[in-house]
Amino acid sequence: MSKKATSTKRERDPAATRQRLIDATVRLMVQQGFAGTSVDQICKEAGMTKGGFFHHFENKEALGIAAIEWWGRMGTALYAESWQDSTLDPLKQLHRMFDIMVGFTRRNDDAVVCMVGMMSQEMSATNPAFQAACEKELNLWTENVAKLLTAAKKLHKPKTKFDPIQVAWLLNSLWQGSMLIGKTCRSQQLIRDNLKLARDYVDGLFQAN
Amino acid sequence: MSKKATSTKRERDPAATRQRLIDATVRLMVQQGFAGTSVDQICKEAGMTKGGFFHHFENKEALGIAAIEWWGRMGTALYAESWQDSTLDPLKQLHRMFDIMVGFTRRNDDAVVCMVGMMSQEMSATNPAFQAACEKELNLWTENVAKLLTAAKKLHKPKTKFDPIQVAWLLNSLWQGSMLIGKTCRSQQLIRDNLKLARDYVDGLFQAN
DNA sequence: TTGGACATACAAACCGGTCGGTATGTAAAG
DNA sequence: CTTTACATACCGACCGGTTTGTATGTCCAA
Repeated sequence: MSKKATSTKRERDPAATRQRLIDATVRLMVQQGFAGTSVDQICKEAGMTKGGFFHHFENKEALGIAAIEWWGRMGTALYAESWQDSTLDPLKQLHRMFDIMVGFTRRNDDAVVCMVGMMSQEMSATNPAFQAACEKELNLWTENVAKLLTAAKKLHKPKTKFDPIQVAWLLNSLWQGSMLIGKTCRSQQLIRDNLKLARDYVDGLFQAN
Repeated sequence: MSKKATSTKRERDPAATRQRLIDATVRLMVQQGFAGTSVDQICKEAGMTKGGFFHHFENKEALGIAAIEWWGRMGTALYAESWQDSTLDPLKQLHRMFDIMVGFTRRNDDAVVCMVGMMSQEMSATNPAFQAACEKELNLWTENVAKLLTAAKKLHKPKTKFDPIQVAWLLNSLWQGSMLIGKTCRSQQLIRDNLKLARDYVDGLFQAN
């Protein structure tokens, strides 16, 4: 209804323009952080002028929040294949998830970074809106993983007692920390090594059969 | 010879002034990041003027690097008790280290954040000097932990094969990621839960005796 | 022709960094 | 023991440029 765009030349497409701004923001902020990225720079990257920008977003902060939310949706879509295939053994679903994460480290087009992790570090101590937006995304990831761990617990006997939520937070922390260190030490292999150990750790929670 | 300072009143103490600037920088940047903290702000926090500031540091970047190095020295001093007590079983040394980390989460005066982790996220993708400074500190931590794991391997039979360096990087990543998430989710308990699981993980690498 | 989607021009604050100057300490010459 | 000469530590005004954000204009589609 609202989206037509049937004509060949669609000069004006506000939704696409908005998304172009978000894309540019993610691309730049993932490299330079929030404070290190200027609105001018974003506009230039998106092929847009300042007036246009402030037509779509109230201010820079609103754009940052939108970029975080977009990153969250992208992530959820990326993991969906593993999180939602309920025909699979939940432990196999977790394996699929690790495979996806390893795949994420292999996109050689750009660095292995998480927008949420970056904004968390830079902003969540001082900006409540960013803190809340990041927390929401981190919670979502953890909840999905915890759900799989809980399901796995019903199918496989755990070797020792463990709390799925705690383990999920552990995995989330490890994932974020791996990307942080992988970036600074310029090693994607380091991230993959960590993922391998994490996978073994998860397997080790359950009795082999 | 050059340092006397026997008199009671020492108005001029350049080394202390320099340190005051570094302290102020750490205090502010750990909250607001590098780009988010202005030189004026640092000067105000340190009770100093811009002119004085640029007498001590060539530019803002030099101060940032100095602050990272200072943080590294502080960390090494903090861990020294566990890392250097070679009379102890290396596995006990690792336990001591985890205790120190838990203690770090209990300093209720300010948040549980790592200057190196923050600068890593914000700067290492764009600023080679910051990247190198952060990488150095991360390497140092990992090497010390890897050394303990190697020593522990000689004293205790490992349950399965593992590479001490890989495990040390895993622990470093987990530690950094825990502080990142702990900050955003405003939970120091989460950090402690992760540390507990990490400790159990390390214990689980070796056969109980 | 009206309103949304952009561009242009501009404002006001703020940024890192410089500069001229001053206060203080040191050391050697007289 | 002064006096002179110089180095160090620090101050605060200032500069050019950049920042976010606004006010206004234009153009095209419905």
